[in-house]
Amino acid sequence: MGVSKTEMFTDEQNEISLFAKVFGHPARVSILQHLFKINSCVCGDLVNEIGLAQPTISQHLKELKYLGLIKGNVEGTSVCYCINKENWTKMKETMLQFLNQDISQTGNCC
Amino acid sequence: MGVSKTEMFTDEQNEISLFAKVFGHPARVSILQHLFKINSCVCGDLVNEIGLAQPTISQHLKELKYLGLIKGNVEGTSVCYCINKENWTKMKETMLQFLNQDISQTGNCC
DNA sequence: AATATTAATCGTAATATTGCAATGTATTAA
DNA sequence: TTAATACATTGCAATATTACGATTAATATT
Repeated sequence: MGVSKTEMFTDEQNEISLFAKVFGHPARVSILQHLFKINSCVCGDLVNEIGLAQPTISQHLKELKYLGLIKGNVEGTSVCYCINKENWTKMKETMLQFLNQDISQTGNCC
Repeated sequence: MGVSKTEMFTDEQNEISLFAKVFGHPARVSILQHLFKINSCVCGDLVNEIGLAQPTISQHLKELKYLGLIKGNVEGTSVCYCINKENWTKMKETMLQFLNQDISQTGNCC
């Protein structure tokens, strides 16, 4: 049906999948890497940096903002985006816990 | 158009987003957590463990297998799935590099 | 061989995602 | 005030994803 049955999973599982989903598009990965790289806020040139149309970038930014991973400040006619450090750190902890599951005793029969 | 323009992104960005996408569904997160937890192969009880129909689980397993994160061995009438340690470790390195980007000097203007 | 068991595949419906042209909105510049 | 700039929102088309009933394929049991 195209809709995930979130009610049958734990909050943690749903949280992990929500974060992962937002990283599940190269444009959003690219946006985040750019925000990290320039070490300050970016004000508008994301559309030039990445090759997608302005409404498309705007939509991707909206999703990143909705999950709290970036902040956006209006500055005149432009909007300044940057990483939300605090939330990024929280997200990272959640994802690391998932990625760092103990692999040592796993899968010895395949 | 519902199709990602992967050609405008780097291989790394596409790789990250592909891994992230497969984690972008709570059922697949749940499957992986279960495979880690039981410290051995699971042979079909994933359908009981998680509450989705057998074809649905089978489809999720297929995606995890396609990305190389799990292995499946036929054992009689059942199939034994487990984490592919080597590929999991590789994937983890890629994802950690993305998640661990230097946050210290980022976003001081928002 | 006939039947049971397990899991993959097919087909389909419902919903979500992606991308962009067109338009709207807010601020600045002239 | 008018025009320009920067970005958000709307609306839509194309495609992808999710879920599952029905079926198929493969092996095991009788």
